[in-house]
Amino acid sequence: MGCDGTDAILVEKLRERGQRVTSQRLVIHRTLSVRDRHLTAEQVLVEVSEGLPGISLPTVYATLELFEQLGLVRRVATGGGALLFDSRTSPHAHAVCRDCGTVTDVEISEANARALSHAGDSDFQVDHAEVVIWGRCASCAPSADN
Amino acid sequence: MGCDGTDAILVEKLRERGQRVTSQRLVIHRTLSVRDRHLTAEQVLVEVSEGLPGISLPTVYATLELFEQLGLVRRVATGGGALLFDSRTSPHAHAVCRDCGTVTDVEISEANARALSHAGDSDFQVDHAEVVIWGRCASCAPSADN
DNA sequence: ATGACTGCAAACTCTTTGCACAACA
DNA sequence: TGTTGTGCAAAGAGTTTGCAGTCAT
Repeated sequence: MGCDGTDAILVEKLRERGQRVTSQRLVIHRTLSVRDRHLTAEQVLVEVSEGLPGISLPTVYATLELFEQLGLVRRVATGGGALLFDSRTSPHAHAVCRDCGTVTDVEISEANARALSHAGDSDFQVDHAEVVIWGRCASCAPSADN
Repeated sequence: MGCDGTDAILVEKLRERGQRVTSQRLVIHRTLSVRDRHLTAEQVLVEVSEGLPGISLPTVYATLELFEQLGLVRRVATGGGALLFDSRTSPHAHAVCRDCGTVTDVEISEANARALSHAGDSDFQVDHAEVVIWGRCASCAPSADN
């Protein structure tokens, strides 16, 4: 999880495609790697601004789109406001609380993930299955502990 | 699938909640029922305008939100532009083509649907699991038949 | 040196809100 | 008749685009 190792991955991918290694790209990548979580573009901007003041939102968007093409990040559309950008690319679902809007990672079984990747198998070439679960989180659930 | 039967369901649900039966609500509901498919708010507006000229987009949005609360419609966020409103509420996934953007229904197994409803079972009260599958449709797939 | 990348500003799309009029109950 | 619902217009949120200057290569 050190910056150097993380950087190396990005640098290699950029070199492969003849794209430039900029401080913006490095800092955004480090931020995403350290916080292994889903963030909005605005949240990325705020976090990254600490290490790189003056960075702009369009640059954040452009960089995140680039990272998505490089397979370093996934877009998650919850429909509730802003898109999320998730640096965890291994299979998992996202649980969104209807009340507080909090988004948490949910593990899904290997079998389940595999099944989703083969859904509509014949004529659709599946790339990635995104699962968003709607409901109420522990803090907002009406019954039980609250 | 007749209009009368479809209307009855809506009317009953509205009455239960003391809400009014308006021509806008009836026509939107009929349109959604006949076209058992996912539509954007704009598409709903266009289709509904044929039978009810002068209807406005804010009304379409308000009505679709109401229908979602009544359990007649589901929001589907693909992240690619506009939200989709789906009148099919039984479990199924949506396959989105990265190239042409076409969205098609994908059947998912009973077991799979059940598993998703129990994901993160302990502290999260699951309401509905939404599955969006990204990839390439038959027409846009690079290999094979194209 | 040269071309890609960034920051700024503004445009754009989609969705929601405020308010006056219309219409269901 | 009293609200609720509708239409209009405008605001709001999130994302993208155009362009001039900067910086990696």
